[in-house]
Amino acid sequence: MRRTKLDKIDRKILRDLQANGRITNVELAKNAGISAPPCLRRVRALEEAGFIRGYHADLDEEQLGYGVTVFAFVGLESQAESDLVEFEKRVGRWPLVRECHMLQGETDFLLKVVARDLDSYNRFLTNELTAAPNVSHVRSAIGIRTSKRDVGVPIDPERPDEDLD
Amino acid sequence: MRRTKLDKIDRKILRDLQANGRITNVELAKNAGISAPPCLRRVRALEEAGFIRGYHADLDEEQLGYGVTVFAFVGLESQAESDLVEFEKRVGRWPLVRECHMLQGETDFLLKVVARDLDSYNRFLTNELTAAPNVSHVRSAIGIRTSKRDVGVPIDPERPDEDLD
DNA sequence: CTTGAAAAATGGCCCGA
DNA sequence: TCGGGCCATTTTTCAAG
Repeated sequence: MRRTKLDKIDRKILRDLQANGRITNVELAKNAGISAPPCLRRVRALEEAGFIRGYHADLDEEQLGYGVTVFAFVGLESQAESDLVEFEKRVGRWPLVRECHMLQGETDFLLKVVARDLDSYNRFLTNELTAAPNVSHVRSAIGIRTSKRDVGVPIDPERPDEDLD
Repeated sequence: MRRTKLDKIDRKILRDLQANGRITNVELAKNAGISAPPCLRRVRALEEAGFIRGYHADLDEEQLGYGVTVFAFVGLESQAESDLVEFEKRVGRWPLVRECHMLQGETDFLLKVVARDLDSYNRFLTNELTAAPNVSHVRSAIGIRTSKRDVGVPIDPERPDEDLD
């Protein structure tokens, strides 16, 4: 947990790696204006410090047969912390659920679910999600299309910490 | 756009690249049980065919100063296709909005928004989102914590196309 | 930062089902 | 003919000076 402040070069590195996770270190270094070895050291340090959680190929769900994305809002009967964790553990074992966010307010969780088609989703919904212990109600919002799919956070290497909006 | 069916090796490659976007080609090849050159050819073909959209570093929003994730449900006044596209274009210009999904039903869009803090989000909400043309109403669901953050889709190299759900 | 050795990426070519 | 393996060259990685 090194909380050293990021400088402009670090932010450029992070931005480039976020935009292209397979960029070579030499190209990364060139863009950052330094030579390769110190650039690699910075990347390792950023990984070590937890700024970089990992690297992933971004796959086309549709082409892989997952034509349906559904956002499921789940309310629980009991919101005791142990029950919340219990539910989160169960969610972790469902491959179709890709993300699980706990929310403020009435609905407790937002799940992002992928499925091959609506039938497949409905089977998951009735057999797994609704059937799970402590689940009170589920509202499903079916995704029609996705127009923006940016990963992570906006990074402007030139603007350290102030924010316009 | 060759829609050749993926074989077991292709699925293994996709799974590995999704789990570790910076795996070396030789390691990828070893895992897939083939030698490096044909493995690289397969990767290039998968990229070319659109199965792989890209590669991205997965950054820690919190450590980068974006402590707040909000899901904003946006309803529009007019849902004429040209107005939907208009809104999507506007959304594309807001760096804080990372994802934009069009939904079935009453609320038209789900936006995933990151912000430095709630004040920052509220400024975005009032000055940008609510102020945008054609926006009828916005409901904000504040994220408390994220327990699952898997990327993409589940891939089981052994199981081609049937699905248990 | 620079150097240099080890590893990886990648194009060419041949081979077998 | 379509992939896969082997080989050689180039490029990158990464430890040491």
